[in-house]
Amino acid sequence: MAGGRPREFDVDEALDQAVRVFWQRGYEGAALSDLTEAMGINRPSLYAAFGNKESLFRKALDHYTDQKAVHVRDALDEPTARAAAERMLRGAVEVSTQPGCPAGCLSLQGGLAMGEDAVATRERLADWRRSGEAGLRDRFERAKADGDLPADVDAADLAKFVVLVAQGISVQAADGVDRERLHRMVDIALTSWPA
Amino acid sequence: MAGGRPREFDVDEALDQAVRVFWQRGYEGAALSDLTEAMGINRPSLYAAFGNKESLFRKALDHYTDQKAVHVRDALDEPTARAAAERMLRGAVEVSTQPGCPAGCLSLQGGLAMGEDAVATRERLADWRRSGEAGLRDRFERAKADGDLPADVDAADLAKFVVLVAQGISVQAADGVDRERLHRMVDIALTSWPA
DNA sequence: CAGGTTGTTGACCGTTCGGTACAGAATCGG
DNA sequence: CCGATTCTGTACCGAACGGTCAACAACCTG
Repeated sequence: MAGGRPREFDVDEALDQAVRVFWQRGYEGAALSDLTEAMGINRPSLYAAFGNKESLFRKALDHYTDQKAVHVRDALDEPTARAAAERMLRGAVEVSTQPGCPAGCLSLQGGLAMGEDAVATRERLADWRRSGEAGLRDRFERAKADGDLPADVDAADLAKFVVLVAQGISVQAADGVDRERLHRMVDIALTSWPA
Repeated sequence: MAGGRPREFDVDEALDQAVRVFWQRGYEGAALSDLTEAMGINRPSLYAAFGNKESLFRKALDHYTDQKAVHVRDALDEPTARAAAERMLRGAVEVSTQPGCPAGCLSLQGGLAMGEDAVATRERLADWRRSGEAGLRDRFERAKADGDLPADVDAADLAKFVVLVAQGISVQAADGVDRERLHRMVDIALTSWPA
């Protein structure tokens, strides 16, 4: 069938830059001119390849999930519930303080509160945050069945607490706290781990 | 000297509404038309009374500090360090889930990441968050001197951890978690309290 | 090389943004 | 009652926003 002029930019590299801009400026704070400049492409190229701004953010968030927030998935493979929690939290520290990336995590920097026209994006981010918690809760349920966690602990509460701490870490990182101090926060959080 | 036409609106009530709008929409997501509509005044009245948008946000944040975030100050008056921490966290839960107010707290809903032109406001919010931590740290230092806290605990780290949990609570509240569950999060966080 | 297809480019669209100018209305001191 | 002063309402400003049109360039198939 068809040929057509080949794309002059790499979609993944462009998404990398889009992630960076959204990460640093937030969804609403990231202007299209910021995005196109960072991605090194013109506006129509952006729209042809990624749709509109909301759709670009969706793709950037997926990209971020696969590339930066891998600890959210990988933590579930740890042999114990405690190791899973620790990997989750250490991963949050590392991602939130990665050199060359904006401080904090995209899921919070993207935006908690937004204008009326961005409600869908706000809800998408909230869902993203909740999804990490769901995986952890299932993992902790399994740990209870395995006897890895005491039967009287509430897996849902524990998962929520771990995610809550991870989010606190991201906020602190956004406010400029360095890696070592954040790892000490993880130490403190984990001292409450159920025996 | 002077007389002048009297103001037809109450400044504090207008600030109440401004706080609500910024709280729900964030600094950038709150359009001036949203603000004037909620405050029940016209644009020139807003500018005459509060200056520009950034200045209005500053005043709204002060208003919020005095009226909603009182637990941040009051916690320091508690007799023990642990009671201070608990009051801080319980207060965060209450404020973040207050009926009739947006979920979460203004210091995070206001915005973590912003566009280039709002850097000053972003930094102001970050300073606000840090200031609460500073008060708590001083309180914990005093507790160490009093023997209320063990000598080997790091007051700065402990204060940072408490604030970190409070911020996590606000994020969770923004994502729709209810009061009881958040109070259980406080329970978990406090099990790591130094003996 | 011709025709179809797809990407790039630059100029441009309507809308909304934060912020103001100006005229009228309400109060003061004299 | 009068001038000075301050607030209110409408209408408006330039700039920036997200999004698109139309001409051109680069590739495919035949």
